[in-house]
Amino acid sequence: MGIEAAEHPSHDDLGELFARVARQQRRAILTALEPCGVSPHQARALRQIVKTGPLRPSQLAEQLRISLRSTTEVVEALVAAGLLRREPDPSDRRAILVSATTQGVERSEQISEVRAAHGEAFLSALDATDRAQLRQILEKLDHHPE
Amino acid sequence: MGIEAAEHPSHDDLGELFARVARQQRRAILTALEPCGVSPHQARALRQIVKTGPLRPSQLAEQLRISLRSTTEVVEALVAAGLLRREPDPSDRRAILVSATTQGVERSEQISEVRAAHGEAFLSALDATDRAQLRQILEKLDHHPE
DNA sequence: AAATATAATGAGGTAACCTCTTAGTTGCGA
DNA sequence: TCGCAACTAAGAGGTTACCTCATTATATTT
Repeated sequence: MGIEAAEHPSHDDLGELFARVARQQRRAILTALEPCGVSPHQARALRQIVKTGPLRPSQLAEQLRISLRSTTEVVEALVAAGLLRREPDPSDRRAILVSATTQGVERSEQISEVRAAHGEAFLSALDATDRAQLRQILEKLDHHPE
Repeated sequence: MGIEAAEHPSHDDLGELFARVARQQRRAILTALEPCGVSPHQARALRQIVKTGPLRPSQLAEQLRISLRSTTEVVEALVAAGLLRREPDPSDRRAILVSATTQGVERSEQISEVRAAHGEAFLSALDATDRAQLRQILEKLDHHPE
C-alpha cells in the first residue's frame, strides 16, 4: 500500500505507540490526581466549567467531545462531590446550567497545582521544542466535528 | 507555579489535548476494526503474538505494558475467537505458551489491511515529517518500566 | 521436606465511555 | 390555540480496557 509500508510498519506501529503512550499518560494522571478525589475525566469537566463559566450539559459535551449522556454522568459525580451546581436555565426550562461552586473553583486550582507539581510526569520528558511540535501535531489530529 | 503557566497554560492544555486526541483515535480504531470482530486491545495482543511468536502471558503483559491479569483476559477472548491457542510450556508446567492459530495469523493480516485501508483516518492528517516527529516524541514518552 | 517465589486465573471492581429509551418543554404551523 | 415535531436532560443498561487481591499449582531455594 504505502511505498515504505513493507519496510517499516509506519502506520500501524505509530498508532499503537500512540495508544500505548496515551494509556501510560492516563494512568500517570490517574495516580497524580488521586489525592484530589477526582478522576481525570472529572478534572477535565470541572476545569472546562471553571474556564468558561456556566454551561449546559449539551455545551459541555460539545467542548469535551464526549456524548451528552457521558456529560450527565460526569456532572452528576461532580455535583455529588459538591464541586458543581445545577441550576435551571432561565431562558429554557428544558435546560439546566452547570456552574462551579466555590469549592469547585478551589479544587480546580488545587488540581492544576498537583498537575504542575507532579510535573505531569509524562510531559517533563519533553523540552519546549518537543512540546511545541507535539502541540502542533496534536492540533492537526484534533477533529472538531462541525 | 511554572514561570509561564499564567500566560499560556502549556502543560495542562497539552496534556488534555493529548488525552482528547487519544480518545478520538481510540474511537476511530474501534469503528474501523468492527468488521474484524476484535477490539483494538485484542488486535494489539494478536499482532504482538504474530510478530514475536509464542509467548507466555507474563511476557505478553510486559510487551503490551498491561498487567498480567488483563493479559489473561485478552488472551481468553482471542482463544474463544479461535485466533490464539494455549499450550503448556514444556519448560515450566506452571506456565503456558500462547500462540496464534492459522486463523489468527490470517486475521492479523486482515486487521493490518483494514487499518491501512482505513488510512488509520487519524494519522492520514499528518505528512511524513509530522509522523517522524511524532514518533520521536512518543518514543521519549514511552516509559519502559524496567 | 518446608518455606518461599512464581505463573496463571477466579473474583470482583473502576473509569470512561456508549446507545436507546423516556419525560418534560418549547416553538411552530395548521 | 391545539397538536406535534424537535430538543433537553436523565434512566436503563451495555462495553472496553484496565486494575488489585486471593487462590491454586508448580518450581526453586534452604
